[in-house]
Amino acid sequence: MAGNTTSEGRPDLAAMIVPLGRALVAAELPVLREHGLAMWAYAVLLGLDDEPVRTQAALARDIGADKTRIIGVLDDLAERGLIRRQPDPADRRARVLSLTPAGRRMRDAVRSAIQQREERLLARLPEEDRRGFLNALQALAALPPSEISGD
Amino acid sequence: MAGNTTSEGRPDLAAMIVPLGRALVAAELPVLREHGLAMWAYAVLLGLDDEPVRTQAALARDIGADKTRIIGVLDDLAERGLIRRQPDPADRRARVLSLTPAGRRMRDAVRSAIQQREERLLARLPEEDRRGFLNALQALAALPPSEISGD
DNA sequence: ACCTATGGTAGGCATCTGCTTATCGTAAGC
DNA sequence: GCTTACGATAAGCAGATGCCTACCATAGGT
Repeated sequence: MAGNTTSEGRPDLAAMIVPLGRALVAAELPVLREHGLAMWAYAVLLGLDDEPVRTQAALARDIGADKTRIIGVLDDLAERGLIRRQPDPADRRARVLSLTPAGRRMRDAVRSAIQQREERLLARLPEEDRRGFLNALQALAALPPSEISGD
Repeated sequence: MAGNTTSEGRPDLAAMIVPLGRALVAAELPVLREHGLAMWAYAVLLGLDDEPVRTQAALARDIGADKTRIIGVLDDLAERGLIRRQPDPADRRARVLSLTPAGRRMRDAVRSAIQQREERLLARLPEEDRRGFLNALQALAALPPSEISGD
């Protein structure tokens, strides 16, 4: 790359990451459809990952969803027996969310199918890059969005 | 029940990358707004990066846009004197696209403002991770989407 | 010359997304 | 007890997006 007047010869992070994300999502969709899950439903299963309890608003915040929009998703998952939504005895406004055993199985099945595909992709990378990539990704993903946007 | 049937204890790539991308885009928006650019307009400026000529359909493919949807964006950019859209003497159907000097300046200004923010983020990473991250990212971003999705 | 493919453009549709408003029951502070 | 805040829910709006159809001018192969 020759004519780069800017600091380094790399494109914007977002310009690389967003299309990558799009492609990864596209790769997941067939897997999700096979299991009859929509993307947001899968995000919910991941968001409830083994952790004991929650409240719907907190779940929504965690997975970056709108609290009014996941209601239908939760309804569907509950109907299908993948999650439990029990009233919280301590706060009768709230519904405690948890995965059922079936939900856990579903999550594991889908996740391992997805990660299997991803491994094929990561296998293209040299060992050190792959390592740094995953480390950095986990570090950045752990940051609250505000730290990334409005530092 | 084995909690993690898969190799490592990492979340899905997409589950980390997509939110990261969202946050990075959110970080870019204020910068873009300051310069009066919409996201797709910026994508076009980046897509024309110094390269001499093109055709609108190819541009659209390159930046992952719909060819019928960038027309308005191109109209706008041309009106503002940021890009040139000349008929190709060799193929009178096509319009050769290029950045004007003003377009180049705009692109550079926005890009450096954006990358400056990104540097602050990358500074949080240990040197080796940062390196591997950027290497891997560039390698993956260079792959055609089909190689990522339907390996 | 003819047929087929491609580039640019317009128009439209179905969907998703972020956001807002309103309602209701309940918690918690005063 | 009253007021304010919060959780769950319903309903809806405005904008963006992917995708499709149609149309015309032109290229390119035969």
